Amino acid sequence: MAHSPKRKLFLDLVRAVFRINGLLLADGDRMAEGVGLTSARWKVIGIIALSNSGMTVPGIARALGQSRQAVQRITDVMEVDGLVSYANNPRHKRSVLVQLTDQGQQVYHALRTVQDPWAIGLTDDVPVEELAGALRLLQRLIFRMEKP
Amino acid sequence: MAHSPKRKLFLDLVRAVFRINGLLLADGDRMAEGVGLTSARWKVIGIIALSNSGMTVPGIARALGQSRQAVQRITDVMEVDGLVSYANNPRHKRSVLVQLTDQGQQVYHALRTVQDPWAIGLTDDVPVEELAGALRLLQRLIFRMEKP
DNA sequence: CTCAGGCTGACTGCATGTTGTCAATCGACC
DNA sequence: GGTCGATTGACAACATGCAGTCAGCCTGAG
Repeated sequence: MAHSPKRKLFLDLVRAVFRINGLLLADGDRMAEGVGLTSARWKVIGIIALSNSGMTVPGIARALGQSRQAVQRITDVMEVDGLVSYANNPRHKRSVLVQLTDQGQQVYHALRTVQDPWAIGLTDDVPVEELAGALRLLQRLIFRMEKP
Repeated sequence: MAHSPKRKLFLDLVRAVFRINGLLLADGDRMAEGVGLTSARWKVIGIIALSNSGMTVPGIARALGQSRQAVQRITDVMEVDGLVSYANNPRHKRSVLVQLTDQGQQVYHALRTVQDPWAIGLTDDVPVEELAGALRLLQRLIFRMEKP
């Protein structure tokens, strides 16, 4: 029981998540360094790019499942670098909206042109059903871990 | 094409990996704090516990897929805390073997008694086949990302 | 045996992420 | 309108992880 098949599978899965997390960050850093970015900033840019009128820092943090402090530091750096700008939020006096600048938009699209071949190369001969199945399982685990 | 189903699935999977990585670290920290440990130290202890006569720091790092510097710092702290000890390595004068002390063994087993119910609770009604399928997919991606 | 290249420990700098605290703002309820 | 709890920004402390550097050890080809 201490080493039931399911238990070992789950622990192997946990180790695989740790490992692939590190590899994804490394690949992201490698792809993003051409435009002076990092994986973490790419993640933030990606979330902002999906919004229409900008997002607040805590909003980005919630979308990423991270602390707002971590996001705040990244947006502050990217604001200095000219990738994002802070705009007044009509709905909240203190919590400003983070928006992509023109340069930020360009960088985002430039990254897409690197990311797409990378994603295609990795999942080339992987059936869609396997991707969907793995995603469902992970989201199920995430849901359970987020609840309590 | 830019948003083919497979591409979207893969990007969602990437986000899920990032998210679950953070949640696993948080859960691990929560479970380990009772004995004064953290997720990172638990990972290292877990690898050492699987070996018979101890492992070198770079060996642990390779097993975890991490840099040896990160592991070295953790073992140094745990050595001060009395969880591990450094033993002479007959096969290498400089690279010592990291071994669990009696206290380290006790902590490891104490963590197991917390980890097992946690793992069971999370995978309770998840079929073994789904776990195995997701693990295979992740390992496949890991293999591809490690190769180049 | 010799030595060139790889492995290892030690140290540094940097990026990322969490938690905690405090004051200001927001929002909902009375 | 007033009040209280939640949200937010700012700042700090800490843990983790990577990359780079340097010097010492190890191994294998010659």
